Formats: sequence, structure tokens, C-alpha cells
Amino acid sequence: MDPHLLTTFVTVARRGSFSAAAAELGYTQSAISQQIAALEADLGLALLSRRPVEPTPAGRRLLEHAGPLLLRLRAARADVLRAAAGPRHRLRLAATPLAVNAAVAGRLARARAAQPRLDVTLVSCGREQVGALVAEGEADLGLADGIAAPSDPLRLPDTGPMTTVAVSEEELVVALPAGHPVAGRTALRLDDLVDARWLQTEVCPLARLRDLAGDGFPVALEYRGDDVHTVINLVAAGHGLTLLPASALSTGSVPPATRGVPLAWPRLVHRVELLHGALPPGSAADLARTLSS
Amino acid sequence: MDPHLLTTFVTVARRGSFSAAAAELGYTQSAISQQIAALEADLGLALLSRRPVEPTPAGRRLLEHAGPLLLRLRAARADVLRAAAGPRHRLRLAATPLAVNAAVAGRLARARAAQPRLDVTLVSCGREQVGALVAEGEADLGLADGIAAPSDPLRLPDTGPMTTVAVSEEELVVALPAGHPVAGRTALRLDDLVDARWLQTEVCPLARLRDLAGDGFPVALEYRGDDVHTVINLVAAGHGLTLLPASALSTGSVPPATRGVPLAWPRLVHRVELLHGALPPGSAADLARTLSS
DNA sequence: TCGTCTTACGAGAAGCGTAAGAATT
DNA sequence: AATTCTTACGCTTCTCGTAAGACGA
Repeated sequence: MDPHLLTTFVTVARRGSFSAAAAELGYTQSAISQQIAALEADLGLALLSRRPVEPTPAGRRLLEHAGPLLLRLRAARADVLRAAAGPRHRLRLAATPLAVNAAVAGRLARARAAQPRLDVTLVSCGREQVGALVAEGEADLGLADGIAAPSDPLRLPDTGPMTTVAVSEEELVVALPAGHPVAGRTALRLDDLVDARWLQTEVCPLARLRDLAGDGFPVALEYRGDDVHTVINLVAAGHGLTLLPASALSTGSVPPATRGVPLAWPRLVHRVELLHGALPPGSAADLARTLSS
Repeated sequence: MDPHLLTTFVTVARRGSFSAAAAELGYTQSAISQQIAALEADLGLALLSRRPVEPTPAGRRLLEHAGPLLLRLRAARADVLRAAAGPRHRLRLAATPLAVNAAVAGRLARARAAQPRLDVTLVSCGREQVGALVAEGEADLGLADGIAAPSDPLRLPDTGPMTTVAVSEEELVVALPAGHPVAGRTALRLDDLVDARWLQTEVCPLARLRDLAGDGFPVALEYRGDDVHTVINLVAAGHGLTLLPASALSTGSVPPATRGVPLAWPRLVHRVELLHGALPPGSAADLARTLSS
């Protein structure tokens, strides 16, 4: 179970080809073949079927472990090196788009006012990447958003030893086009909308809603991306409904064709969490304190 | 960051000696020395100070990562092998002593009645070990107990991809000797007892209480072990107070010198959780279903 | 027949043990 | 002086690349 071999295995499985993996990793096909053979011999199992190259059931099982395992390995290495390198002057902050709401932006401004010499790079990324970037030390702090019950933590993929602190919780609204039959209501229940047309987005994954409010929630349109403005326009055009934090619909740039109606049941909030590894005392720790205060 | 070298590093750090680690791992001192040198060269950092052999700050940082990392590696290997080996007929159940309460024992009996061919081995172990045993496939199912707020999950150390299901929640009582000033009360608040003498036990770690009810809770006596009967006798003898699930004090074998007074604040319960990895359909999945029903 | 994976073989690197050296107590 | 870690050196093992072979499409 050498990580080296594991990396090769993951690459071969992803590319579906020994030769493609060889090219990607800078080896010859022969070396890849031998590495896979060594891994299979070590476990005593066939991990890949050849022609076509596809993981066997055992291989699929191993793949589920291999990704997080290799991530943690890189994270450990990066963390040790980073801790030894000492504090950086330019902080990197990885954040999902909706995590940077008014409250967070305000606190960030407060921190920068208190520490004028603080340089910050804000990197926008997807929800799964926040944890990985922080774990690997690519980012000093991470901000992730999601939908959760009040005071409940987000269920973020585990990427290693990491501290998560709640930063903000905010009311959720159902975003719908102005002409929608229920657009005039003052509050909505999710179970009244199980048969409505819904957008499948990263902000509001429908699988999450089915967990919380029962089956249903047919997918009208899937949006792969994380631009809030795009989502709002899709809603306005009647492609489907979605949940958004209230503030996302009250920033002025919203087309008048979109309405937001507060969600009365289930009790859900839009939650933002701050992620970080062990922070050396210094500007990163100060910023973390300000952001979570 | 070869896991091989990581294992050596962990062993050297634990034993505080290259030669002792060599003996434990079956290498020569020379090989250990070379392995540590290779790891340090790879990271470009000194991980151990010599004479005496102690981890440097960077080494301590690495140690925090290495243990969980190696555990996950073993767990992944075991999981893949176990999945490929197919279902076992003898199930192994790892459980902390207090996790096997009347409810759990009853459900286990029910499962065995429904499946007469079900062979079960019940292995008693500590709270940290449950997760490790399940992760490594040494146990098919795990039962862990602990103190938590109602409906809150236990904070168990992360040992890999694992499902945890609540099995039972039960009232907590303050166990105290019959002659104790507050033994006659019908309910107690924890903050009235911050200055009392407390036992430090695995069932009721005082650090946990300080988290929940503020500072205080001086350690009168520390008991390293997990025998409930022993704890009860220590309480009866006036060594200190502790929290126990109500049923542990109503099983008949309790010395009459011990009283249990319900805990009124904070709202805490004794919770038992079932841990398991991905279960192949079969007797293990059936048992898990019965235990958590 | 072509593309792709496997196998054979040799060169180089890596890892371990023996044994001698160095440093600390 | 004794203990313990480090270094030097040779041997073995491992791993990779080249090249030829086998297997399917």
C-alpha cells in the first residue's frame, strides 16, 4: 500500500488507461504496468479489469479510500513544512462565493483596518476544495458555506485535522420568479414545494433537501458553477426554484423578476464556517479571531 | 513521506530511542538511523533531537499527523481485503463497557433470536480503540458510549470513513456516597458541584465537564480503567463524584452506600453510538439494523 | 494490423546489515 | 568506559526503461 503505487492506481483508474496514466505521471507504460501488478500482488486482489481498463469491485473500494488518504498525506507534509517555515506575511484565504457575505466581508475589513500591514489574497473555489486547500496549506484559512439546521455544523468532507468555527448563520429564502403562484406568500414550507421544479446547484444540492424534507424535488436544470448572479437569473427566467441566503437576494443587483420568500419549515439556515489547521500565533490567528467574533 | 519511514519515526518517538525502536521493529539501529535521516532529508527538517531522543517542534507536528494517517492506511487495506473476502459468519463486536446497557443487550438478544445461526464475539475495549478496531476491520461493528447534549453526536476521534448511528440515550445521574450532603436532593445542577471532589474516569472525563459547565471540577482521584463496578465502589468510599448513566446505578449490584441523583443542568445524556464501515448485505447489516432500531 | 497491456532483462538506485567511528554521559 | 547514534562500505533487493511478446479490437 505504498502511496506511490496508490497514486498510480488512482491515475490509471481516472484515465482508464495505463498509457495515459504513464504520460501524465512521467513514466513508461511498462513501469505503470509493473506498479499496478505490484499493488495487486501486495493485496492479493485484482484491482483493475483490462480491456477496457476499469476498476473491479475491490478496486472501487480502494479508490474510495485512496483519494482522502493521499490528500491527508499531502496535507501532513504541507502542514509540517509550513509550520517550520514560520509565519507568512501574505495570508491566503480560500472561500466559496456565498461564504463572503456582508458580515464576513465586514469583519475582513475590520481586521485589515486593525492590521494595516496585513496582505490578503482571497481565492474563490468550490465547497470540496476549501478543505483540501486548507489541509494542504495552500490556504491559511478557509470559508465554506452551506445549508444546515440552526446551530448544526456543515457536513464538509473530512480532509484531516482541522478546526471549524461557525462564522455566520442567516435566514434562507426560496428564490422564485415574480410570476410564480406562491410568490406573494410571506413564508413557505418546503414540503409544499416538493413537486415544484427545482434547480440543482452547488449552493443548494437537492439531495440535501430530500434528506431534510422527504423525497421529491425533481431536477429541472442542473447548474455546475458557483456564480450567484447566474443562479438568480436562472430563477427569474423560470427554470426552477432554489434556496439562497436572504442577503443574496437583497444586494441591489437582483433582477426585479426574482422574489425571495422566507422559509418557514424546516428550520434551516445558511451557515458559513471558518476552517483552519493549527495556526501559529500571528496575523493568521488574529484574522481567524476577528472573522469568527 | 513513505509510511514505512513514518512508522519508524513514530516508534522512535514513542520509545525515545533508536535502538529500542530497532528492536521493536526488527531492524538494526543502523537501519533506523538511516530511515530517520532519510525522512529528515526528505522534509528538509530536523524531526528529532538526539541525546536525549526527543521530537523537535516540527517532529511533534508530524507526530500529530502520523498516527491517524497510518491508522487510515491500515484501515483502507483491511477494508478492501475484508470486502473481497466476503461475509463472515462470526461477527466481532467491539464495545466500551458502558455501551452494553440493558437496551443494547436486549436488542442483541433479539437479533440472535431472529438469527439463530448468528455467532457473535463481543470484545470489550476503550473508547479510542472502538473506532480503530472497526476501521481496521478487526471488528465488524463498534459500540461506543459517552456524555453528550441530547441528540448531539459523540465526539469520537476520526478514524476514517465510518457510519455512526445513535443507539440509545439515557438519563445521567450524579453518583455520590449515601452520606454526602446533597445525597438527599431529587435533582442536581452541575454548577453547584464545581468545587466538589470528582473522580477522573474514562466514562466521565472532567475536561468534558469543564467544557460543558465551566471551570472547576478538581481531580480527587484518577481511575485508569473501565470497570463500572470499581468506579461505583470508589464513589461509595467517598473518593469523589462522577456521572454515570442511571441504569448503571440500578442493576442490583450497587453497594447501598451509593446514591444516584438525576442531573438537572446542563441537559446531558449518556449516549451510545453504533459505528461501522460499509457493510455488505448480510448478517452484519441485519445486526446493525436491529441494534439501532 | 494497430493499439495496448504484459513480460524479460539489464542498469541504476535504494535499503539493510556489518563494522568502525564519533559524541555524550 | 559504556552507551548510543552516525557513517562507510558491500551486498541484496527493488524499480525503472528498453525491447520484445501476447492479447484484443
